[in-house]
Amino acid sequence: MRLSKKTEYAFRALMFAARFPEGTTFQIRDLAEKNRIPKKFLELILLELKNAGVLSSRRGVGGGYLLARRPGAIRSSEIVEVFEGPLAPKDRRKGAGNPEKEDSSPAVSRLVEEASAAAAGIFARSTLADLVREEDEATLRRRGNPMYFI
Amino acid sequence: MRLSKKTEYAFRALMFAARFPEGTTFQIRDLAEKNRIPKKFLELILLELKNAGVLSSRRGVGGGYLLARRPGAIRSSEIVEVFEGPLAPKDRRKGAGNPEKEDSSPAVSRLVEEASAAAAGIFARSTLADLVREEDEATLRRRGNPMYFI
DNA sequence: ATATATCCTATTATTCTGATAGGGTATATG
DNA sequence: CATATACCCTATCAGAATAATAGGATATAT
Repeated sequence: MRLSKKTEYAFRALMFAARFPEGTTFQIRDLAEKNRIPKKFLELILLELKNAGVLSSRRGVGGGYLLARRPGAIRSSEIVEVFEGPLAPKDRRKGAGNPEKEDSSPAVSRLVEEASAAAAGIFARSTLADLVREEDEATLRRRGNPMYFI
Repeated sequence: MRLSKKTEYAFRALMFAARFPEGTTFQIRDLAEKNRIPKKFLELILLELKNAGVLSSRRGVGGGYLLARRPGAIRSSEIVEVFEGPLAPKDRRKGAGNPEKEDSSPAVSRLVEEASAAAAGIFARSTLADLVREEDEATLRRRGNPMYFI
């Protein structure tokens, strides 16, 4: 399984956003420079995240982006689905879903849906807060500041 | 999650193959016509499946393809991996795997790997025999010949 | 010898992805 | 109210990946 650049950039952007105090904004330029992401490309991505209800924004001088919700309330599955499309087909009715499924065996379709659902479950159980926490812990460990878990 | 045409065609081809008595061959032309798959494209696919050890072949007059193993011994994961590449990264050592993973957050990489492993597990638990059986049962049910499960 | 059927390499067409371009719109500030 | 700032929006483009086609080479049963 592979994430598109857009999704990768989106995760980095949101983890960046999650490190700002709640309610304060950050600017595209700052994010783009610090993460070596093409600025104009990043604009499209943040706009999509905003339209998806993950980010909010303020325009004009002193404006910028900020998370629309707390990091613990943003599921990784949500982020992936903005750019990769629906992970698991919730609608099983005949005729629902992608229309070109017809020339595929129902058994194979079912198998793919089951695999998709399994992956979707993993993403759905992870939140932006989890990702940030995990990254922080990894950084601490690399600095020779080992953490012990019971 | 989406399978490429090659993988879809491969599944259909192998389910077709599984319906022949063990040891008997089928021809590309027959398979292509009955499943509306471009014949030349199908040749490439069967060749890949042969090189992957899933199919065997006999050349010349009266030749054709046949399964290299019994359908119950061919995992769906194997079929997917021939065309989509490795499903789950088995090697976790530093430097292993795709090299462009560097500009992605370790936490995100780990999450993706976990989701991949979940999907891979589903495919690995399914065999060609399972798919054929499921399709047969579905066909019977559609014919107004309902089957009852305890 | 010949017809059959797989084997192999190259090329083409189409679609998707990643990125760039250029301006439009809202807003804080002096 | 002019201006600088920073998001908003649409279009376009280059390259990669996918889907398919093309043309023969090779092996083999008869």
